[in-house]
Amino acid sequence: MNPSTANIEEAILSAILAGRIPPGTRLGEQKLADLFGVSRTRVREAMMRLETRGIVQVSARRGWFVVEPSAEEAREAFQTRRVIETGLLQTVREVPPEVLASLKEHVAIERQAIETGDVSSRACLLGDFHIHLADALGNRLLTEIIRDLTARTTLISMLYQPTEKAEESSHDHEDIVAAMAAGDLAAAARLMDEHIGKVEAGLDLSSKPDPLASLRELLVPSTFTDVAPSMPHPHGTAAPHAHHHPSTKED
Amino acid sequence: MNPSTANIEEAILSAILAGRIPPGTRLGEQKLADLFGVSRTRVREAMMRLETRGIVQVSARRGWFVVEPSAEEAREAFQTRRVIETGLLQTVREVPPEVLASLKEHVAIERQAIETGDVSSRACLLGDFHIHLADALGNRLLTEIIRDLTARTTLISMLYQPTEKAEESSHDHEDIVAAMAAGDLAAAARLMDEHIGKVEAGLDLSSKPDPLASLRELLVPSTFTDVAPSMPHPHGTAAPHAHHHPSTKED
DNA sequence: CTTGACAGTCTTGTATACAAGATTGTGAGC
DNA sequence: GCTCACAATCTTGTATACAAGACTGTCAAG
Repeated sequence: MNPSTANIEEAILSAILAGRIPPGTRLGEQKLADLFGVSRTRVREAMMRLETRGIVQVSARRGWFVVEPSAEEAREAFQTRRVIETGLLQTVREVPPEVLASLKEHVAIERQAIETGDVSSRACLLGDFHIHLADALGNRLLTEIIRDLTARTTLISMLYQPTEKAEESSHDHEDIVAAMAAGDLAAAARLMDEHIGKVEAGLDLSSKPDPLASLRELLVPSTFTDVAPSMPHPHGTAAPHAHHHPSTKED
Repeated sequence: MNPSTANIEEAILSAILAGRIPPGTRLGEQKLADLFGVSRTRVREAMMRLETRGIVQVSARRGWFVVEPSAEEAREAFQTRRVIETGLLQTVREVPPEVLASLKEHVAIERQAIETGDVSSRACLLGDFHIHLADALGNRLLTEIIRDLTARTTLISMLYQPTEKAEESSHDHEDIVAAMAAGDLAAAARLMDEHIGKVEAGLDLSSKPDPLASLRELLVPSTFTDVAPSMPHPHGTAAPHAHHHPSTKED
């Protein structure tokens, strides 16, 4: 079967959100075309769509890159999420019981993934909570918007090396749902505001985004960073230029 | 000079928002390409971008069409606007004086356009108020989102034959700014909610969107409808099929 | 006169070819 | 050894060619 433009778009997006393609990665049209078994045309279309969604950027005649939002843009993304998500909770009059049940179930799944230590799906699930919320309380249009915004902040979290407090986030989610269950939407909105604020505060936005993040991802597998505490790689310092791990080399 | 993809995108969008291209209009790639003096490729890119922004839609091998949102989608668009715009006003702590001044000036321009009877720019200005607000109080990302949403609701207004209460809308805007000036953001948010509600209520969402809107626009110039009250053309009736006005025929 | 099949035309979907610019590697000059 | 110019290579930007499907109009049959 031939992957359609939408398939390609979705495949790339989910790969990015799952952390398999870190911010700053170059995405060559030809390589992707070969990979998907189609011509550059379709890949280009998918990239174009992802560009309008704020996921990738094109640098003229250099290639497509996964966006690396600046600190300013990061703040904008979080502010926007605060505006919309608190707005949603404050607009809603009452929460149907099946929505509550569904949200509670989602939080339960979150906790389970955290306890199991399933790191890969963890980040996805935490973002999904907000999408789930928009879907249940709002409408498709709003959900789309929040999905793209969440994608953006997820990307930002990868870029600014957050203090990964998955457990705390999940707890926040639980509190928000509890407030909703109590019928106190205003409180839920306040909790949501604080929650997003905490996530943002957990980032080090004063630091420049690490321009070598993608290289490091490729060259320095997690086993290395875990094992070698003598090299805490502060953001701007030289990367290991000559060494490259053979098994991660791709071409 | 060669219009870039962004130029084409903007040109088409503004033509739509100015009402020169009504909802449901078919936009042929080749025609647009000839018009802009470029190849289909660039036009296609622009259309693709507009599609992800929810402005046009492609029907397989039939062509691109300016979207005609369903009643359901219309409600979603207005709900989304309510969520975001009230959310914005409630998130903001205080309004800088220069922002107030700028907004007041905008409202003044609105009133002037209404008094002058400048119909063409009127709708644009009324939508611009909300975009201006987002720009002044929020950030670029939020502004982009609201711009697209406003575009969508503007399109919806065209489609569902609103009771065009430009003066009332402008008055609402004035009230909102007044509440902001008084420092009562909660009141401003409430007024905004009511304002958007009024605009939505002014539409006849129970009626199916007129599938002949675009034809009528082309075949029955306003002079005709003004002169011939004997044909009030209720939404579903037969359109003049065999007759076509020679001067509006295009090929 | 109405209805249905069919061919012709038109329009998008997709691939490919070529042009233009960016990057990288090489070698000469100092 | 270091720097700068230049050529080779690679990648996107744009146009064009062709294929596939949708629509329209014609013509024959009833």
